[in-house]
Amino acid sequence: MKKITIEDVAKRAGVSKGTVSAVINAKTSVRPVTRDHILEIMKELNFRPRGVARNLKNGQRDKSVGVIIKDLNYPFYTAIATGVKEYANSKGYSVIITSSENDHERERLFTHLFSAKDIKGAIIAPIVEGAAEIEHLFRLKMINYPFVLLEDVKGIQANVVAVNNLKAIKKAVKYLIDGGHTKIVHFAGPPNSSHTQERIEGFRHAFSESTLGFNENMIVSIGSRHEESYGKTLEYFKNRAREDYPTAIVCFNDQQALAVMTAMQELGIRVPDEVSIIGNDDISYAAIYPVPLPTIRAPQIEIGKEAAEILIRNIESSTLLPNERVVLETEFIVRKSSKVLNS
Amino acid sequence: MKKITIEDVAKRAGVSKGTVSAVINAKTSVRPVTRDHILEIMKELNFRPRGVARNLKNGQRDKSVGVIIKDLNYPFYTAIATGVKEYANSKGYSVIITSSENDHERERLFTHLFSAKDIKGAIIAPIVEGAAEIEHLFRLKMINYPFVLLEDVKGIQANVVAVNNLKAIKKAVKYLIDGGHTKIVHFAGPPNSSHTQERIEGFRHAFSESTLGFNENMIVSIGSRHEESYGKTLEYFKNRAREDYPTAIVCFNDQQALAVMTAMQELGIRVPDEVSIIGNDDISYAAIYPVPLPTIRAPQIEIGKEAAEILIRNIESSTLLPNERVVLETEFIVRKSSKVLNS
DNA sequence: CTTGAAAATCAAACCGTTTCAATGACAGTT
DNA sequence: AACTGTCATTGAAACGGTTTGATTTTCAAG
Repeated sequence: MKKITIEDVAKRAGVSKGTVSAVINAKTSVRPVTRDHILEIMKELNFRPRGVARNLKNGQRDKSVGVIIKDLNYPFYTAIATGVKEYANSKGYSVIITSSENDHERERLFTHLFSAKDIKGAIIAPIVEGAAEIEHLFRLKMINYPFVLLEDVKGIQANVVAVNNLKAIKKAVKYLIDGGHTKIVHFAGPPNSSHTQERIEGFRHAFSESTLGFNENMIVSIGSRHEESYGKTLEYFKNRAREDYPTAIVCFNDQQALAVMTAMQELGIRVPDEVSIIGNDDISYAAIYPVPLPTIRAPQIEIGKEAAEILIRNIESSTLLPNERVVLETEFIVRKSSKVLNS
Repeated sequence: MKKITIEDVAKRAGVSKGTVSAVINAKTSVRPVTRDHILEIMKELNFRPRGVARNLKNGQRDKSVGVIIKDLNYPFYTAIATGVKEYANSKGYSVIITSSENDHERERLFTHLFSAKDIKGAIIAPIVEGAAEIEHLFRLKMINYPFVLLEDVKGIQANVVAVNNLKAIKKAVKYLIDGGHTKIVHFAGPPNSSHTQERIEGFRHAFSESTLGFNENMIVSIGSRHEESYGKTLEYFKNRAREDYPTAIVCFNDQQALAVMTAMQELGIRVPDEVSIIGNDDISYAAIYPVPLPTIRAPQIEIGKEAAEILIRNIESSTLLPNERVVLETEFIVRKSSKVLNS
């Protein structure tokens, strides 16, 4: 049950390693009869050449970078990955994508995998919730492995490309307040997500800068998984009189917003006539939604490109470069599910 | 500008390679002062250990499989990848994902990359359009590299996990015909996609088995990119009198169906009262759509799991296994955008 | 100081390929 | 028969780390 090497094949075929190697690499210098014989032996022994050994001898020929996202099925992340691809491909790099699914252990594993496989660098959407687990990032720094984070991680000095989430929410709230809304609530995301905290913070700030008072009831925990958000939204509205409905909801993200809209349609609440809804992220599926969803657009493609650019600059530098930090601004996208009341 | 190796570091630091190696691997046997000195030199030289060399000596410790999909931003594919992950992870394998974006060259590149990096096997959604380019698949076979295709590729004998697309469409059409629809059309996908052909074929078959006549006007090329499908749908309806509207549309896939629905809403055509729409794939975003979309569900998670199971069986076998071929059945999901007319 | 065990470091072997100069075999030429 | 040239094949070195048993250093105790 031991591993088959090129030597086993050579021995069995009665030729030298060099000849087998020539067959594997489709060199023309091998006599057809020899070639066929060797191929047969390879099949027989189920020989799988170890690419790693070839790489060692040849030096890396291929250039590739890795991306670690947190949710493979959320378009926000795949859009970022797409941005990474666009830039990286233009520079001759292949891009491979992995998803931690919010599992610290998997994130750690992938950083390991990347360096072990000589993927040249990584762009990481780090899990920042809960107890900080950052030894794997320290290890990357130790081996001078180039990487870029898509979010700040406490205790780590690194390249970061991030979005100004705080300001984003403030823009949205300001838009609503300027539009005459007074009964505004925030449907918050998963309790232990860093984004949830950031957005609650932004929401609070926006009110502290306005004439409207803030109170804790304006923050409602709704989650972002579809069923959960849908259910909690139903519950929220069923538990209050029509006259107590908010006139506008600032959602955690578009995924949640879509669930909220579905629930409200179920309840017969008209969007945006009765209640305005504002999303966050501007995922592609929000744009094609038949009920248009105004949203706070994070420049996903840009994020990816920017991160890739920094990463590749680091990969290609022979000296250790100082860390960079880029904060991208959001854009408020007006669509028809929010309403200007006093116009 | 040559590559820095562990030897350069050792020389510069005045120690042996072994000691540097011990530092990299966080062995405790190194004196702090030595350790710090070496770390400093590593930084100074920007030394990046080649993971490949380590792997060669140690043998692969990590188990990983790769997936090549065609579109990173289409949930159908990420759902398949999710299925792969579920099974592979349960067997201790990491999963990395790449996307060919329908570019032959990139598909080829990725198969190369996987074998070069000792990714243990691959699940490939092959590009089958246009001139067959399959040398890279032949090469995989030559080196006994385990892989599973998600679609048949002419000229290649390999493991295949596929969906019965033909029967799927027939089910949908039958449902409509049984429901009393007579004016049914098919909005076909991108002209050179294999799925487009398959589905047109299924549509035609369904009619040949019914009492209704088929004619070429029942196939309308609408594409699947959002803007294109949206635009062509507008055009389609604007160019015909209301009494000539079909009563039901079988769409190429859900992405297209969503665009079609958006266009119809724009035109004020009620779905499903005036026109029923049926999608294909059952991507997650179809399920959360506020206008429910009946669809032909491809068991995406199952596809991924099945493919992963076959792949890992092949990876772990010391002998070459015979090819397997699995065809999964679709399920017709009834939702409210299609209507039973004669009930 | 010595001494001796423990701790730190070293040097060489090793992992599985590719490369390439050297060799062998053989047909054609003189 | 000797020579030349071509083509197929060989065998050893090389790639850049890790491992390991041997060797040196360190330092507390005598």
